[in-house]
Amino acid sequence: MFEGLLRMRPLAEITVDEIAAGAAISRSAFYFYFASKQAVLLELLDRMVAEVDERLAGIGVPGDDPAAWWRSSIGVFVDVFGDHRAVSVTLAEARATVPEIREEWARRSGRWVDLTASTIVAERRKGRAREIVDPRATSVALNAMNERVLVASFAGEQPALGQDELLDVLADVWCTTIYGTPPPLTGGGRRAAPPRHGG
Amino acid sequence: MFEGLLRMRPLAEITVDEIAAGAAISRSAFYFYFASKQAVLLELLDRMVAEVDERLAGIGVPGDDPAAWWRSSIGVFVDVFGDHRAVSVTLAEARATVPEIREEWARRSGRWVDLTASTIVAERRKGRAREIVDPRATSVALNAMNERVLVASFAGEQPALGQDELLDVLADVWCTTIYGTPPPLTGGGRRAAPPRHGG
DNA sequence: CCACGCTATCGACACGGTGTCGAGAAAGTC
DNA sequence: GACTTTCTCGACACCGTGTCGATAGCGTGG
Repeated sequence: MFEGLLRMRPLAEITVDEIAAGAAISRSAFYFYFASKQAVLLELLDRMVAEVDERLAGIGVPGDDPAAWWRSSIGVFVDVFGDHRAVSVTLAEARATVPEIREEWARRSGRWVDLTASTIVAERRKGRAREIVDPRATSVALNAMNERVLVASFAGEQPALGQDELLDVLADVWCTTIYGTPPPLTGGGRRAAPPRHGG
Repeated sequence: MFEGLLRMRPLAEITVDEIAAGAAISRSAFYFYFASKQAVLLELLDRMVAEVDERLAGIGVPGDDPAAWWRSSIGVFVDVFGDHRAVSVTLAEARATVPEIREEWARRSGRWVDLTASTIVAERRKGRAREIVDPRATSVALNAMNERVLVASFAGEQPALGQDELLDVLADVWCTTIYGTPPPLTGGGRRAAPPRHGG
């Protein structure tokens, strides 16, 4: 199967011949069904994205325990993309070359960025989130982090996070960035004042 | 020039013919100088990395104002990569396909991750940084964020940060993640306790 | 002067992958 | 059983890559 081939080698090194052979059809038969091997990838992207959106919708909005909510949301990406590692990695690569994939990905990740940003704003209104100058920009950065961290991890790059660390580390960075840290428990050692960020 | 071509189209769409024509030599003459077009890119990577390391070395270690120090460090990447946008973008793409590039990048970014991690530990020892369970993992995530955010911005993707926002946003996420936020100024509105992160 | 070795350039070639085309088999419909 | 639709095939033209052998310029030393 196509996804199986992707697990072995990057898309550029996979020939239409192989894909066709894997599906037990001739190369020209392949072209009857798809315009190119990139088109197959686009199909796979749509499926993955649909799965993410579906599971995301099931989570709802943050309740009493917003940290847990963010963790669950991030977990959706870790899970779904993790279930299709090879596709995720290939997608990240193909985005540079294939306009259709780039645009579709932009559209989808744009929605997630919007969702993140508006949730941050809502949390801020509730007085929970810290003051963030530009919630949308922060949202862009956090989502970019997730994307890159996941892909690097799935591709087995060095350095990268292990599969088991992903959720903990990402959730920690997100929550710290969005909510800040609780006031230090008084007592214990002398503690220098944290530096101001803006300047 | 090569970097000029990169500004227009992805590497895959640039032929050796064009590169050679740009340098006013024949295609076969090109192969006299380089093993492939990817080899040229590798050369460019080395130069960029050298520039980054040089400027990074000039910054030294965090002093009284660690936030400013982090900001300067991040600024080096923003500047140097920004001066070679096209190369940065292409590199991120080619890494997937070209083993030499992937390995070289892994080596270099590994060093930056180490540097970040050891600085976090040092800051923690000084009592400035917040408690971070796994400083190295956090360092991996933060560096991954920078990489992806820069490339997305340079490639003009949507959504992405504008050139002018890059430094502010990245520095904010880094500093908040590393140092947390100062205790809230007492007074003002009721403020719910920030959520615990650990989950 | 000439012979050599090194640097640089060229045209030609074989190879391999892509995408298209027209011919036709298989199966479903009137 | 003729006609249409669905699907499959082999053959072809195209394009980019990387290699090879020929050759030209040039400096050095016998």
